[in-house]
Amino acid sequence: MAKIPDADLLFKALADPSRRKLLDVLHAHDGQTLNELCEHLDMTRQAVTQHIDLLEAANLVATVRQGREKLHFLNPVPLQQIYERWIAKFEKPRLKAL
Amino acid sequence: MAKIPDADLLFKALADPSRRKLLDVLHAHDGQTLNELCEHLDMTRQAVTQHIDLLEAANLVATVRQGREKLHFLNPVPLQQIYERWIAKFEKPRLKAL
DNA sequence: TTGACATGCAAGTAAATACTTGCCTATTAT
DNA sequence: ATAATAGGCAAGTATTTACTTGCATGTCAA
Repeated sequence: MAKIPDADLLFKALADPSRRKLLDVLHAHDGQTLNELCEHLDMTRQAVTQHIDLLEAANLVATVRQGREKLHFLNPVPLQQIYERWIAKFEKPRLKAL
Repeated sequence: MAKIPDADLLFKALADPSRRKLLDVLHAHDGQTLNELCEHLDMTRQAVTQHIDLLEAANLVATVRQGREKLHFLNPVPLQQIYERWIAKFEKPRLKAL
């Protein structure tokens, strides 16, 4: 049971186009149910669930069970962390404001 | 021969920890040869080459052949594009400066 | 010009990934 | 109560991925 680093879960979650699409779909309309999310992807509900599981593991999506429905919410914080660790660091040095 | 979108190559390239390590190693010291890069990873030279091929496909690394050596250079531009497309867009709305 | 060094190319393999099908459970509406 | 709805769980499969081993080629130094 080797611990998988956060960065790994995060980049793995982002590596699949269907999962990135789910992020876009949630960004357009947060709080959708599983079935609503399924309408945007050409695969079975179970496959979508598996993608969402990875997004949850990466902490990019949080869910709330409400009655028989499951609502999905976007969490942009891990994306910010990618920025700080992997993008700002690699920026070409900009001219410092004078 | 379906065309693979750039975003896909980019996120796939970033999905592997060895490849992200290569980016860090190059960031610390740009222009290293293949053998130099190999010293930082616990795998065969050929495996490292394969990782670098993916980084090149994603346009994150450019190479120059010099004599019998191959020099590797980091290109941060695609990371900026990730920021614009996938991070800025998802930022929690910030208070507008008044 | 011969040997050592730096890299390229190709085929094989084990594990991970992205699905599928099939069935089960919980909640709601009639 | 019953049926339809929303979702969970698990096992099977085809493809992709991350390596390996083995060998070939180009460059440089002695």
